[in-house]
Amino acid sequence: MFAIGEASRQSGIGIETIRYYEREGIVPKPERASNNRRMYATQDIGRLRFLKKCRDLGFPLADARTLLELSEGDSEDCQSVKDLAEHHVLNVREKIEELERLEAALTELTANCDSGNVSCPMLSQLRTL
Amino acid sequence: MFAIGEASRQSGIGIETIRYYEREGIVPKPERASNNRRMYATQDIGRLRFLKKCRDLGFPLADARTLLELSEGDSEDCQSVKDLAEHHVLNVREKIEELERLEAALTELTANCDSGNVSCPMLSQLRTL
DNA sequence: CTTGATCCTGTAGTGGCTACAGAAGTTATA
DNA sequence: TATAACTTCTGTAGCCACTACAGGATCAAG
Repeated sequence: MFAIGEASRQSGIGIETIRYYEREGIVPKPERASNNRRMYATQDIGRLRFLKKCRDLGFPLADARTLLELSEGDSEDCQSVKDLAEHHVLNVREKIEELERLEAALTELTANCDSGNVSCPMLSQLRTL
Repeated sequence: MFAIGEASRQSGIGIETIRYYEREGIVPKPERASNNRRMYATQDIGRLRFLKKCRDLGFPLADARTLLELSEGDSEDCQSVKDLAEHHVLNVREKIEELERLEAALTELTANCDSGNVSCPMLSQLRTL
């Protein structure tokens, strides 16, 4: 059994975040030692590591929670997992596209910006109707 | 002079957001009519439109504020504008790269997911150490 | 016995809005 | 003129997913 600091080190999730996950009911409340300190079993650490990976993959916390539940459920509902992940990947692609549009727009706006300019072309552009 | 609803329509910024910008000191407090309602001059609307464009380009609000100040300053400090924009575009590129890594990882994880699977390969992967 | 690390609870802050509640005023129609 | 519907006002709370305290208790090492 590990204290919260060790659980944090082993999972890569910050101490405050672990307590936050507990408050939010995303992980079950761990046992407490006689001194009231949280004690984490290997399985608890596994859950935290699982959540960490989901978050690193960009899943919203609610999705990470669902995935964890699916992972611990009786039947491995692969279809639900796939649906969740594909929905998420669509979001990711949308964000990529939007950022690429932004990048193009910004590059164009700054193209003619130079320290020698009397008036700034980017500001001019931002001021147009 | 326009009421806040009209200012919102002309700038594309929501009414609540306009009041928020005022609270935060991002735009100056507008005049008030005798009935205490905010009255926006054409110049005020111009500021809101400027901010809207900055936000649409993904600049953080603090940057948008700085750009607005640069735009209203005595000298058009084109170099500062350029620096801000280039720093922002670097951030955008970083985000794009991170999202592309996510996309690749997610695609790989879901590749072998099918409704016919007994155990879900994605969940297995998320459970590994 | 002291020092320093770790842990506890509870609360507040982050960014950038957004959504109320409840009151007051304005405008359009009957 | 009455009334309905719209707009605006202030103030507060919620969103996401943490993160950062404050102020106290406990623990391990020297």
